[in-house]
Amino acid sequence: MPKIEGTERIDLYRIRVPKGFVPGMKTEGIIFVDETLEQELELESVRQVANVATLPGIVGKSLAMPDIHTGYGFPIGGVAAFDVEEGVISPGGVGYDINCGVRLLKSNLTKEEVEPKIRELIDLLYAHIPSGVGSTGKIKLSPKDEREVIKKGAIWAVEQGFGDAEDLQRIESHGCLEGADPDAISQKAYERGRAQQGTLGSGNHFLEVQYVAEVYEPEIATVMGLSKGQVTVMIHTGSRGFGHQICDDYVRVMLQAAKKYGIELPDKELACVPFRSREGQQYFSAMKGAANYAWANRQCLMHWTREVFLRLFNLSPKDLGMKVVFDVAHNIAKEEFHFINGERKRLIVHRKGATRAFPNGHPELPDCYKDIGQPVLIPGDMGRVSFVLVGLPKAMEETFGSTCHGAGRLLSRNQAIKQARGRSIKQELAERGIIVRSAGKETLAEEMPDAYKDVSNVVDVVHNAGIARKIVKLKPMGVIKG
DNA sequence: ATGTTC
Repeated sequence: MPKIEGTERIDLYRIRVPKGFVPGMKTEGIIFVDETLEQELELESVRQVANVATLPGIVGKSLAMPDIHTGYGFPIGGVAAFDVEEGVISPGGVGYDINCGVRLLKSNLTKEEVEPKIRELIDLLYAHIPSGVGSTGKIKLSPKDEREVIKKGAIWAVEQGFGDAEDLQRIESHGCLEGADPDAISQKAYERGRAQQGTLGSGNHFLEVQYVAEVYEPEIATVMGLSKGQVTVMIHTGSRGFGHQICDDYVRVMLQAAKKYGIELPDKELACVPFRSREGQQYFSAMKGAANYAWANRQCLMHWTREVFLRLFNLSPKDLGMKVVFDVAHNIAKEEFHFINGERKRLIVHRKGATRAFPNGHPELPDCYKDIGQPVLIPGDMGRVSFVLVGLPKAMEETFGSTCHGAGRLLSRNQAIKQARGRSIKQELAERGIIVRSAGKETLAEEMPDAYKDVSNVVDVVHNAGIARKIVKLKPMGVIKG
């Protein structure tokens, strides 16, 4: 019996949301879940998968990854591709935190070398990485800087002395989407973004010191510079209030414009316009600006992380060996080519809480990863584990080169706060050997491990379904939260 | 996620 009436199990790792689940579906939905994760499916998120299938110009199926949960209009964990000529673009298909994403750094340090200093390290990182709701940083963008960040992304940060040109090779899209238009962004977004470059933010954003706990594919891990016992740093943040404001602005624009273009919406939160329309192109070029802002943000935070490590461990940059493994976007829409029934088509692929997972040989991969495929970075919750995977050819066939992005929430923020009442999450994590420093009082409760699905189950589904392959498992040692 | 309800 399916958990959600009307869905059908296809095999061990996929269920179908058939046409007719909601009226007007142009294609079926596919959700990647095994029977365990199926028990955690929310009816509302399944309905969202179905709603997306009603939108004009959808190509292939409306997809969702095993970390699916209910989002704004589109489900989080959703992937939907639209024809650039006949299809739409939707801010809800990207999410409020445009280019929320993850960067992984490797180091030459071992777990044993870092352990005695972990408390000091976390304190120093906390002191040097601005975090928390509304946090502002050490960077104040001038009007000229703002436009440069929007146009250049991580390249801007490198030009300012944050990190090296070498870092850019190992960032999705090299940390810069071309075609960002500073004039498509509101004054209000500029105001919110001005002082937030180089800040972590709050919610599920974090900076975590980890070690490689398990290596599944030693040869591939070696290409990424990863081996057992080695210390890594994972940075999870996005475009802060800047991207949030851009999403807000364009949801409003598109609600009006959708009527004008005669688009029927089963849910207002699916507000969208034709990709080729004026409003569609404006949103896309503003979204690129926010994506670039986020890549600059992760570049700045990485630079300060390096500085803290260099000072505390008194090493030269060469000896520390803190290099980018990769940096991925989890919330973004991209123009990409995909083969549909043997025909090469230009599509606008929306990934919302989903990660690009291109296989080996893909032309968009940097030379260093051409042979192994794109590294996929999957953060778990604070108390458990995170994973590095690589994309596989099957992802190109089934999911427009995409996979999951994280553990996926089990409890809403309010439910989590309620369940954490009377407990000390900080203490519970300390007992598991994880040092936490947090800016916000309630953030730890909202983000406690129990609030999330087990990321290991999520990753096993995409691994077993053959769209991405597990390479290493990472365990947290210490974390700073917003 | 978010100047955590313009």
